[in-house]
Amino acid sequence: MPDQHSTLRAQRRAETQRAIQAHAVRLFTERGYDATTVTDVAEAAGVSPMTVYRHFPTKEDLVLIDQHGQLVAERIAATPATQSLVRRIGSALIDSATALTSGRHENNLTADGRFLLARLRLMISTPALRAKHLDNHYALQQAIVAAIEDDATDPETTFHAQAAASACLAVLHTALVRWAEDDGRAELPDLIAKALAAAFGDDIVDTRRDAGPPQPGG
Amino acid sequence: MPDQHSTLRAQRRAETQRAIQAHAVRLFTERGYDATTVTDVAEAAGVSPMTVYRHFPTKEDLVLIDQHGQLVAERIAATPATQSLVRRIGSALIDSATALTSGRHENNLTADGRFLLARLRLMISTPALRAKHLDNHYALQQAIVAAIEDDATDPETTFHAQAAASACLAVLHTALVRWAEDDGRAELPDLIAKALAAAFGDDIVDTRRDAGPPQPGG
DNA sequence: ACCAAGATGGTAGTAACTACCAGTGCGGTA
DNA sequence: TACCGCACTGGTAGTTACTACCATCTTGGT
Repeated sequence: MPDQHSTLRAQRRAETQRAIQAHAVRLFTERGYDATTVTDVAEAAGVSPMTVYRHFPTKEDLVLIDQHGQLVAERIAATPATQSLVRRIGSALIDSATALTSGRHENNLTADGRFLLARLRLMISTPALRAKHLDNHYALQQAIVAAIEDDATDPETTFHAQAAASACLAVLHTALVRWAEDDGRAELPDLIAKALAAAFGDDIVDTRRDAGPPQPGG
Repeated sequence: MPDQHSTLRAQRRAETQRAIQAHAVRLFTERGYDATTVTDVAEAAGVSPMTVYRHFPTKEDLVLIDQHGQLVAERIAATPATQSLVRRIGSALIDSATALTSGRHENNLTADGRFLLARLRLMISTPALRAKHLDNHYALQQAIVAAIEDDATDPETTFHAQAAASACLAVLHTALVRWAEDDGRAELPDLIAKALAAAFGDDIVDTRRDAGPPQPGG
């Protein structure tokens, strides 16, 4: 059990991991992703290349790894099943984005927010990162579908959930790109809501968090 | 101009390219993608590894390269601008799928159809291929947005188009996965239509090709 | 004090990919 | 018909991401 066995070990490990990723994102931003080798990152972080690979299986993971993904799936299961699929998923995405970008003062992002923005810019501009990031969204889609079904596994129902989840996550990606292009000045939840409305219709996104009439996709 | 300069040269080039891809897909299916090296593909096709890289920049392109993508974007511009975005894109996708899978007898796919199915299975099951395939969809999304705008470049309009296009292509991907899981027995256009209906509502897809009332996403 | 286990580092190897240069056959031209 | 340009192909050497396999050291519990 590497989870709880020792706090000191876990702390050290988490710290080196954080340091490696921070140096990696910094170097990738400064010199470019392809122009920076894993050895460069290792030297900057003061560890051996081996250690980098222990913490991050691939070079892409140096940018992509975070914990935000699984939070969304958990949030889905908590939404009322009376609403339509896109409404449930959409509101979960907006809530997650709200939690993620909270704690900002006026136009200034937090340190976490700036780090997220830097990673996002890399993900969008670097083909290899963009591809694997989209694939991560695909994995998240599977988790969302699993969270929705929970028990019943009718193939038709699964297909509906797949379609709704994939569409919602694609819309989320569009909003993330827009947010990054805007240098994080706009409110991410608002962008997601606007993108959802653009794709599914203005009536799909609720400004207040009370259940509205479910329409499509249910 | 390597396009029209010589028919014999172009024919030879196209033939070797086709042969390399055919051997690649066969070997990848038989032995697995990761277990097959580019050198293996080159030997099977009777050419040098260098030639393989000349025709296909990356190993992934051995599976991913085709010409279907750009056809969709062209089809979009031909749709009436009076309809909603998702309806325009959706019908273009369905039409493209119809053209792509036409010419089948009962339950038997054509040779092209079987080849497409084999490639699709690889794209779905192999992480590296899946990632780059999704990134290709992202590139196609940009082309679709460009085809929709055509002249006016209002940022807000672009954002709407991005959201709608990304959602539609994600739904398309879901339908393609389903089609591959079904071994190509189902009708691909029908699956796309069903997936679109699941995501955007039953009223978004027209069974007949006459303009209906535009609702969301316009 | 001692042992189990986790974290780190080193070495060697594979495979994708990239210049750089050389040979060969097709295509138009004198 | 002879000739030159050019596209296509092949070879060599090198870089880099990534993977075993093994040795070392530190940490946590007995």
